[in-house]
Amino acid sequence: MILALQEWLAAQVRAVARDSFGAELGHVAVQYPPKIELGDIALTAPFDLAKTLRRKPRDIAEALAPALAKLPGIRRAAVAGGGYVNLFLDRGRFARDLAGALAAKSAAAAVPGSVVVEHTSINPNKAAHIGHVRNATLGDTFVRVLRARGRTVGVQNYIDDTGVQVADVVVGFLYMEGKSQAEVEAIPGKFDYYCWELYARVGDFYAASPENKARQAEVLHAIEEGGNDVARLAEHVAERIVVCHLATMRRLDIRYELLAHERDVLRLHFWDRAFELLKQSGALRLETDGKNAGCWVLTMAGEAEGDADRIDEDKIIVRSNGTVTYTGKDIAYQLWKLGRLDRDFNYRRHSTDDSGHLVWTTTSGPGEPGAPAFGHATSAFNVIDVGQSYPQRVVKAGVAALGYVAEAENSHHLGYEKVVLSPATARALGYSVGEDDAIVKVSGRKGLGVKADDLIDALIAKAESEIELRDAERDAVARRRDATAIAVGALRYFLLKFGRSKIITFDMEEALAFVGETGPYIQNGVVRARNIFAKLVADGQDPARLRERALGLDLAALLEGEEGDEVWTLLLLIARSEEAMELSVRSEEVAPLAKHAFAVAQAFHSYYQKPRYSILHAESDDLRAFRAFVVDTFIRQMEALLGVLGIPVPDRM
RNA sequence: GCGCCCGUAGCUCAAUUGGAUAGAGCGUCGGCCUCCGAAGCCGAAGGUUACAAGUUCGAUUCUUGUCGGGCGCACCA
Repeated sequence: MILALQEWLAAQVRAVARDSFGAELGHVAVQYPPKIELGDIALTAPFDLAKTLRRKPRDIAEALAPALAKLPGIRRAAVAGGGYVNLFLDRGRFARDLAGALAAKSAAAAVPGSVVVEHTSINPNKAAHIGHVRNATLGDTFVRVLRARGRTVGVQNYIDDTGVQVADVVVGFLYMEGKSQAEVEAIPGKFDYYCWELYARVGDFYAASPENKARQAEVLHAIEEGGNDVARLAEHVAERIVVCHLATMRRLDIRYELLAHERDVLRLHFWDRAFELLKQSGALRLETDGKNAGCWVLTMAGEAEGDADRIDEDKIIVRSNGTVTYTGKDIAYQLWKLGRLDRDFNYRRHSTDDSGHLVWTTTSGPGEPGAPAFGHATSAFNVIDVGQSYPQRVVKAGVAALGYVAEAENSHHLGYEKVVLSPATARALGYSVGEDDAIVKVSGRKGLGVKADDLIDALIAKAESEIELRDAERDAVARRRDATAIAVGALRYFLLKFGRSKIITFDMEEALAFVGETGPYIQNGVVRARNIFAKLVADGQDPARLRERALGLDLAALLEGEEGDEVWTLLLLIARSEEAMELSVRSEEVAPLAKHAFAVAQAFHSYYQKPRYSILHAESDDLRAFRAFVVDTFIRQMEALLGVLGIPVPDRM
């Protein structure tokens, strides 16, 4: 509702500027004064007009203010600072509109087209670690925001089941442990943990002799070839690990619509088709001499047009031996995502989780009927670490080179920095750390890192002991359930509060914190707010009637004065949630939304903590109704926000 | 060498994308449980936004340069 208000306001400001000065305004920024006394909404239009009109911003503001003050829903307009026009809103009307919008759970208008988001995409050869969880949490949250803002989104998890990493573990099973497929299948317990340890030892095995190292290429070749025992073992390993990954992510409420397998990209000849297209269009060039002789290369034009002397090196897409690089396969996959490859996968049902959510998988065998339409999206987001920026740029350039300029434009790389370990945490995990090391890099190859399931377990254990401290009577099932919700909230918020370009130094103690700027702090606000309503009901009050009564009150009057100002600050912040989500979509960054949720919780905590604003002990029925209305509004918005952040709300905490 | 990212309070991070007196959390110090739950609240101390120029009404934000740190630039994935 606040976005509609802003849009309307912007149009009014443009009209007033036209009437007063005959000037045309482009974008009209709607901001917020640093202090509530200065006004509710700040306009910077006078500064923009000052440039073209060659007059002082302040004079322009003085001229605009009276006309703006006359607008409906605006109480008055004041000129402040160097030339701001600050508007004071009709608070009662605003509050009523906000409550109406929240009660209606009014969804954002549907945006035409569809979006594919690819995230997680962990090599299926070991357990997921904290870095993978950052990827999945970021991707999943972005998907939730997109959906909240009206996009139709399909989530894909790319399974690189024919790559060297899977091959390495297969080498481990076959040549280090001498296991048959039956023996591998018989391995009990957490298979992803087993492979984690095994994978960490393969490096040493390769280093021991050239013969050992030669096994890697041998196995990789057999896997790519398919239809043999080695490939079947690889298939088993990858599939079983994927099941582990899905289970781990499910704990964090992260789901997928499709598991896209690299094996099927190969078997269904996606690349062959893409190669034809790229050759036809002249996007790829066969080098006849020089260091790249015999290779098909893609010319990477400089970022800026006409920047001829800044042309990057050509990127090899097809090697001189005729095999395609990873980047080439990725171009084919990207073309398919965007509906520009006249090939499709076959699909079959993969599994249904405990919530009833169905995941499909690609297959090169016969497909099952009933699959929804995958791919063919108008835009695609690839959640991949920032180290992959260059290959991602190549993929984009490949799409563009085919003449699909819009599609390339709509290919987004949602890059994020890595997660490293604090020395303390690395030591606690038993790794030797140098005295002057500020950080320790995780390394799947060395088995160095915090496994996702271990971390979640530790968080749940911590939450359980915290619950034990305050609520010893709580039965085991409920305690476990709430501890899990707290753990998930803590972990997701911890990973979301950092901007994408920030390296996260993971420290166990910090991640286990439940106080301060954390998920549990936000959850606590909602739990306690709900508790107030529970007490009201226990007191014989009817929340629905309180709400009814509140809407019949003179809200404008109640939103004045000391308590009124404080409530108003909270309501305005709540209303800005819609704006925060939209900003999150536009900036492709979810951290500000997480911070916003925290800010709302903080404003609420500050308000309801004060005994003089008590609801149960309110001085009058009207005041009780008014305050209940505020709490109700907070709960509704917070439930929506936490839903978008994927943070559950415990019953008690 | 070229490209990208980062540098803001003791520590970890924000800053509405060029706006008003740069804000939070942790930590430190001091208060608040006869008061809807203290996983909370209130207050204090803490800043030359790495440095230097420039652009303009206005710069943490844009430009250039310098310094420091990270990553990328494979016929690996």
